[in-house]
This record gives sequence, C-alpha cells and structure tokens, in this order.
Amino acid sequence: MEDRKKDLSERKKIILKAIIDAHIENGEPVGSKFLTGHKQISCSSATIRNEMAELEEMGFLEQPHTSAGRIPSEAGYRFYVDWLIDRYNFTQGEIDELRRTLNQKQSELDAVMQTAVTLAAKLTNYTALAIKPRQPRITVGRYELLRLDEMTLVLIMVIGGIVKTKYVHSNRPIPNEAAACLSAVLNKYVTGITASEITLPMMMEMERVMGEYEYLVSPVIKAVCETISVFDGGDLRFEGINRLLSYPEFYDMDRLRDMLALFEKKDDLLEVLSEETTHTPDDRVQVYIGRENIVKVMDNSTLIFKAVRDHGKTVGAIGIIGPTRMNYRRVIATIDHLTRGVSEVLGDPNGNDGADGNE
Amino acid sequence: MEDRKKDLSERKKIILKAIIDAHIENGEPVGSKFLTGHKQISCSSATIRNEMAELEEMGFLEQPHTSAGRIPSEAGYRFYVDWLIDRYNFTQGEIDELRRTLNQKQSELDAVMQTAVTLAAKLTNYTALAIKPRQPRITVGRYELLRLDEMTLVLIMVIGGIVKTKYVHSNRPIPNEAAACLSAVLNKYVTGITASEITLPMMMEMERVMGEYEYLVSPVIKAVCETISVFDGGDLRFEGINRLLSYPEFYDMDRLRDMLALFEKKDDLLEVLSEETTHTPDDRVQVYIGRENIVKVMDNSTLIFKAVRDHGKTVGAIGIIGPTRMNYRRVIATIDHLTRGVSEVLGDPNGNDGADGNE
DNA sequence: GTTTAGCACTCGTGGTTTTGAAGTGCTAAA
DNA sequence: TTTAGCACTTCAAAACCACGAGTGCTAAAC
Repeated sequence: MEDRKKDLSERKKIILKAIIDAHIENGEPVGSKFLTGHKQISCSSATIRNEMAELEEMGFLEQPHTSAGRIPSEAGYRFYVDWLIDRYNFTQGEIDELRRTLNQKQSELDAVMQTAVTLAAKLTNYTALAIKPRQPRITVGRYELLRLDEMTLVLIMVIGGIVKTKYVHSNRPIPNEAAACLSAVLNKYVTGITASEITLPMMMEMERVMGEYEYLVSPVIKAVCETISVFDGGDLRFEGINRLLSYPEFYDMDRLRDMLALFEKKDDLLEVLSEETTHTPDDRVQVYIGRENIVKVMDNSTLIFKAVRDHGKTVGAIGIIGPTRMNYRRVIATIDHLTRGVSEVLGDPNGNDGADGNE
Repeated sequence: MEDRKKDLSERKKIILKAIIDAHIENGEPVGSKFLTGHKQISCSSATIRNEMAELEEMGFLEQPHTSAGRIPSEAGYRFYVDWLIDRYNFTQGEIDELRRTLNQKQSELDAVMQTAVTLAAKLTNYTALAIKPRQPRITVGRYELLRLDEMTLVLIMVIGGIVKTKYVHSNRPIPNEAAACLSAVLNKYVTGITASEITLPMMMEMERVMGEYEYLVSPVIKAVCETISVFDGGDLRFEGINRLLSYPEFYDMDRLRDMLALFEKKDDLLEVLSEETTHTPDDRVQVYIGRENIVKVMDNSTLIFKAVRDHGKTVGAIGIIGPTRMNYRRVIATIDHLTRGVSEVLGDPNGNDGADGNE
C-alpha cells in the first residue's frame, strides 16, 4: 500500500493535486474540462478523464453522482497531506505579530460572572451574555509581590475586592528580599489612584526609595498600568451561541449569520450596554423586545438582562439573547435569580432583598 | 395608551395569552380552531376569529399572510410581558443547585492557551480548540495567604509554575497574624503531595499546630482540594464556533447541529484527546481526516492539532476543527507556529528546535 | 500504445405548474 | 351576541419539465 502511493505517475500526482487544490478553493466538484485550464496540465479533457477514472479506481477520488465532477475521497486528502503539499511559509511579519499577541496576556474574566453566564445559557437554552461595563475610575487597593523564580515576580493586586495576578519578568536576577521591599513601596505610593495619576516624579521617588533594586520599578509599574487598563476596559462575553440553532427562527442562514456577526463585533454592543447598565436606576430585569432594541440587527430578537450589583455598585450585567418568541417567564426568573446569586456570592448583603425583579 | 391596555376585556386577555403561550411553545402561527381546544376558552372558532380580528386592529397580533394563523406583534409581546405573565417560581432544589454552582469557582483557563486558541481561530477562520489534558498527579509547590477582609482570606497557590487564587470565607473573624501562620503550616505539610494524599491525621496535626486558629484549617484544605481537582480535571475549549458557518458544507442545518452537539459534550472528546495528546511520542502536527477520527460525528470533518510542550512535558494542545475540505497547508503551518510560540512564551528553550512539525 | 475528438447517456438543478390544506372574513341564521 | 356555513386567499409541498454539466465509451489520429 505504501508503495502504491508513491507509485503514482507524475501526471496523476499533478492532476490529483490540482483537483484537491481547486476543490479546497471553491468547494465544488471539479470536472475534467476545468482542469485543462491548469498551467501544469497540457493534455486534453479526455485524457484527464481517463486519469481521473483511474484515480477513482485507486480510491483517491469519488463522484457524488454521475454527472458531477470528482471530489477528493478521504484517502485522497490523506495522500495530499502526506505527499503533495509543500510547506506553507509565514512571513516574518506574521510570525512577529503572532509572538507579540501571545505575549500580551489576556486578563482572566471574572470567574463568578463566567460561571453565571455559562449557567444562564444552560438553564434557559438561549445564548447568554455577561457584560462588564467600562469603569473610568478604577484603583488598586493593595499590592503583594511573590518571587516565583530567579527572574520572575508574581504581582498580586486587589482591585475593588477582586484579586488579579500578573507575572513580571525581569532581565536581571531578583534577590529574595526585593519582593517584600517592592510591595511595601507599591502599597505606599500607588494605592487608591488611577493609572493616569501615576506621574513620572512618583516613579522617580519610588526608584530612589528602592535603592539598588530600582530596575524593578519600571516593569512592575508597567504591569500595574496594563492590568488596570484591561480591567476598566469593559468586557462582553457570549456563551452558548450554538443554542440559537435550536430555534426555527434561526434556521434561516442569513438571519443566523447576521446574529453571529453581531456577536463578533462586541465593541458597539458593549458601548451601548455599558451605558444602559450603569445608568439604569431601578433594580429590575430589563426586557427589550424586537425593534425596541438599541441595535439594529436585533429585530426579531429579544434581549433580557439585569445589572449585577455589589454593595450597591453596578459591577456588570448578565443577560440572555434569543428570538422574540422566547420563554419570557422562565428567562426573566432565571436572570433574576442568577444576578442575585452572583451578588450574594460577591458578599453583597442586599443581594436578596432589592426591588422585586419582575413586575 | 396605558389605559387602553388594561382595558382589554377579560376574554381578550385570555385569548391573547393563549395565543402567545401557544406560539412560544411551538413557534407556529396559531389559528382560531386551535384555540377552541383551550380549556379556558369555551366559545366557537368564529367568535375567536372576531376577537382576534379586533386584537389585530389594536396592534397586538399580526398575520404573516392571509391564510396563516396569527402571531404576536412586538406590542403583543410587550403587553404579555407587562401584564399577562405570572411569576415563574423556582423550586428550592433549583435555587440550591444554582447557588452551589455559583459558589464553586471556575478555574481560569491558562491565559496563554486562551490567547493562542483565539488567535488560531482568527488566523485560520476555522473553529479552534484548546485542550488541557487530565493530569493525574498534580501537586501544589507553594502557598501564600492574604487576609482580604475580616472574614475572607485569599489563598494563593503555585501549581506547576502557574498561580491560582481562591477565596476562602470563614464564619469567624480572622486575626491578622493567622494568615501568615496558616501559610507557613500549609507550606510545611501539604506541598508536593496530591489531593488524595492528604490524610486525616495530617489535618489533625495541622490543626494542633495552628492552635487557636485551628478552625481555619478545614475550609482552607477544602479549598486546596477543590482547586487541585479542577486543575487536574482537564479542560477543552472551543473558539470561533460560528466560523463553521462560512463553509457551505455546514449550510446543512442537520450536519451543523451534529457538529455543535459534539462541541457541547466536551467530556467524551476530552477523554479521547487527553489520551491522544499525552501519549503521542513525536512532536508533529496530528491530522485526522474524516472517518479516521476517533469520534463518530466527525465524518466529513478534519481535526488537526499539536501538543504544547513545556520543558519536554505535554501541558496541552491546540487544534483546529473544520470541514475535510480544509486549507491544510495554512492550518498545519499555523498550528505548528502557534504551539511553538506558546512553548516559547512559557519559557521552554526547546520550543523552537524540536522535530519539524510538518512532514 | 497513447492521446484526442465525438457522441450518447445520466443525473442533479432550477424553474414553473398543480394541487391541497389551512385559515380567514363575511353573511345569514340562531 | 354567538355560531354555522361558505367562498376566497395564500402558502407549501409535490409533480413536472427542460437544461446543462460531466461522464464513459468508441473510433480515429498521432
């Protein structure tokens, strides 16, 4: 078997590769006539037909029905992958881009919200969303530093009751005592102020205090700023997008595609919802039906959400998006309970006795 | 307007509610005849027709075309939500379940892997997956405890170079010095052993050493065990599921549904892939075409993935899933580069000079 | 022996037509 | 005010048809 594979005549290989390439390109069965246009193939369609018939006999091609062209069989793809494709070369630019993106670490989404939104999707069987609104004035309340290994520190920050960790790599070895020293300095100088309030004189002062460890100040402060900025940047997360498919209203591929496109460009939606979430005075479940929605595409869809409060402050929102024909009763109740649950878990004593969520 | 709404005759309300309920249930327009079967409605279809015509005039109903039944308009839904639905009551069981799930915090997926998988989906325009295989022997290398507020500790664990944080709520106030004391005890007794190796005598010994703070030992150890168990439990994450829709092979709703169902029940897939990932000897990109796949549903789909190694140890895998008709060249190259990139970011010096990933 | 042109054959696709069922509105009777 | 009956409308599914694409085969050409 192994031998037979390599035994293909050069022309068969070219034809097979041409067929698979073309099929990968446009997804349709490819016929003999089409291949005559290929530059590496100079014989007539009849010859190609013969070759194709043989390739089919060998199991590399198959035809969906007699008057369609050929498509590659699984064995065909296998041969293609094993013997016919040459290596794809990334440009240096692409490689750099890739490394850069990998290096800038993503902030982890707040775990409770993540659990809640997953749960919301599961319980209602609609697509769920979690909103963390933009927060313009966010500050760090407390710092802690651990020395992880010779060159790495773990920076632990308490931001509004939430703990964030971030790794800081140094290019010089870090002595054991430097971590404690640095955390003391951070706690003294950069608590309770926003990222933009950290001034150059402050940094110089810190470097002076740090003495011989001054080289650690700049990378750590950079890490602090980064964390703050992703933290206050807002976030919008969907869960259970595929659940849309359970509903006949989304059987229409075009509508479905529109919806998914909406999920893709989160920024617009986030902008609108941030506004909506933070400025809603009362504490009820919000229901936007069809064209009541702020976003155009959401005709025929309903958005239901409720803000999550922690000690009276809005820290996010959890919601559901689905067809207008939605089980309102169940969804409203679920969202109501969930947001309260989250508030409770966050330690908000008022989580369970605010205004009634429904009606 | 507000008045008119409440002005609906009782019978109209019943009919409207019945129509919307029925429509929510089965998604189809509902006709007069169907409603005669409703228990609260005792008039004939002709009467109902008259009522429906009036409801339509008021704007609560509309008909898609003359010989279909009626469907609720947006105003109809609005009225329904505002006036007609009663509150859905969760059973106590459901509520408990919900609170329990919210309380057990999800471990955040390794940030780099998350970035990588998002990137993989974006670069290839197929659905990407990240696998963290089950790890039977996982231990904590180091503990750190912070007192967050009077009743709450933050437990910080270094597990295989990864930092995990977990909140521990106490039902008694926590003195300032308890945190330091407890972390010393943890570091002494429970480093380098797996969750199942923590014995009752060990816990009792720890409680003895802790003296008056012994009440903190049990909840903290519980938190440790939980963290370890979610950490070694394996994880499977998909990104860019919607990208499937770009490809005509998934225009068929049934096939699409099958595929999405596959994504839902991660456990099976994880089991198989854990095996596959950890026991693959060589360091290349794995390609499974069509029925070569271990999982049934994946006929007509190709799975491509490669293990991510960190200092020689397999810590996960990144892959792509898509139609058999796939741009193999590009995908293989992307996965290859990505896994290497991740290894590099993780600090693996061999990230970039292992066996050639392709061919 | 291999390649090519020609031709009859097959089969799916796209468009049109037909039929049937569902549901309505209206009218007249109860 | 309610109900039965009937004519009308409209969509959906089935049936039908013609077309085009692509093949396999045969016989002639190289």
